[in-house]
This record gives sequence, C-alpha cells and structure tokens, in this order.
Amino acid sequence: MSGSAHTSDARGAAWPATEAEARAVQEQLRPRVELADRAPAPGTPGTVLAGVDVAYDDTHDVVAAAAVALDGGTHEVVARATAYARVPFPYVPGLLAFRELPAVLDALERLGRVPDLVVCDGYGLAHPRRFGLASHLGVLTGLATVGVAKTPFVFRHGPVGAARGDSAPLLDGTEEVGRALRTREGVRPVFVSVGHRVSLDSACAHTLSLARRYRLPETTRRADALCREALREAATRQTGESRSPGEEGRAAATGRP
DNA sequence: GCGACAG
DNA sequence: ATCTTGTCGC
Repeated sequence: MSGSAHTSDARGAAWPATEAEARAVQEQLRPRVELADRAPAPGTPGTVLAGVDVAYDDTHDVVAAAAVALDGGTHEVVARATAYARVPFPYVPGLLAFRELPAVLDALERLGRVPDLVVCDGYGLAHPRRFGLASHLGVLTGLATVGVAKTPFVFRHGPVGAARGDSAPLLDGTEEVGRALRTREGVRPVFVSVGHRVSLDSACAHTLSLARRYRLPETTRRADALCREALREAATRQTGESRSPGEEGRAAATGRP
C-alpha cells in the first residue's frame, strides 16, 4: 500500500503514525471546536459529570483508561468503566491526545451513560495549536469537555489570590488561553481551559464545584484511582497466573480481560 | 543549535 | 506518566 501512512487504533479508526501527521490532524480538527456553552449549571441534580484518566505500563506497552460518572448534584459515583489498549503514540508535548484518546474513547463508550460534561486531565484550548486533548475529545464525541491540568505547561500567569476561587489569566503572550484557579487555600492552583461546548467561566465554576476537599476535581481523582487499579489488576493477572512466556507483552488490546 | 515541555 | 524514603502536618 502506498500513500497515507495512517494506521488503525484499537477502535478501528484512522490514527496518525508520525508527529507531522498528528499535528496535521490537530490543525484539521481545530476549527470544529464550539465555544457556545452547552454544559449544565454546576450542582444540577440528575446531570452526569464524567472524569477520564489513563495510567501506563511502559514495560508492557499498555495503557489503561477509566471513565467515571458522578451525579451533578451529589457528586456520587453513578457509573464506572475501564478499557485497555496498546500505547498508540509516544509522549510528545503537544500531542498527548494521540497517546491517551483511543483508550479513553473506549472507556467512555463502556460507561453506558452520556455525560453532560467531561473533565479531562490536561488542556483544551491552552495548547500550542489551541487543540489539547480536552478539545480533541470534545470534537470527536460532541460532548462538552473541560481541561484541568496540574502544571502551567508552556504558559504564564500572574499571582493568584490566596482564597479558594481566586484566579489569574493563563496567558500565551497576551492571549488568555485558560485560567490558573485556586481550588483550595494554601494549595497550588490548577490550570483550567475550555475543551468543547463550554465557556471558561463555566469550566472554572465546574472545577471549583468538583474540587472542594482536594485540589483536583473529584471526577479526575476517581478516574485516576480507577485506571491505576485497573492497571494493577492487569499486571497481577499476568504475573500471578498465566506464566506463559510467549504471551507476556501482549496484554489485551482492548476491553476488560 | 540548546533547553522547555500537559501526561 | 512512572521510579522512590522519609518527613511534616492535620
């Protein structure tokens, strides 16, 4: 076969094989980001707020993803799902979505609920090409998404007030691409940006609402715990049970083994 | 050319 | 992300 060098991911969709192709995909999809806010008001009972996250096992080349759904009113868990995949792309700053999204999309499908908002671990519009993983996930699924990251990446911000809820613009030069938001007193801020179908104000309001007791939103904390647990169990299942030397690095390509 | 660099 | 001991504090 000549021509396109695209390959297939675990879900059967085209996936870039090189950094140049990945950047081209971002440039192509970026115009599809919608800025109109379609997220529910924070605290609305009956709405579904989802968190997604992934964990890696580099030695086995496996990524485990988790999706957790919380009720918008009580923040109690109403659904959980996991998925596995071969790591489909190397870590390259600015191309994180190509490493995480196949497994995340799979986990979201298995969730059995359609979230009203998805909170991602990383950035949305706060991205060198304005298309971080939160925006990418939103465009691919049509879901409202926000990005909440733990570090400022390549961006700058002024001082953030000491009180919970205080914030400062996250700047790419003079352009506000997100917000440094303090979710707890005496704790480093988190870095919020728009993913898809949400406003920055709404993204920050949801982040604040979901992060009362801890720095990070409850959605990402739950998803983080779940994908780590899934990865541990996958490792245990291989080591402790089937000792077949030939079958090791080839853990399930997808699904719950 | 040399660092910096979401997770 | 992941590798890793102890330490300070509620």
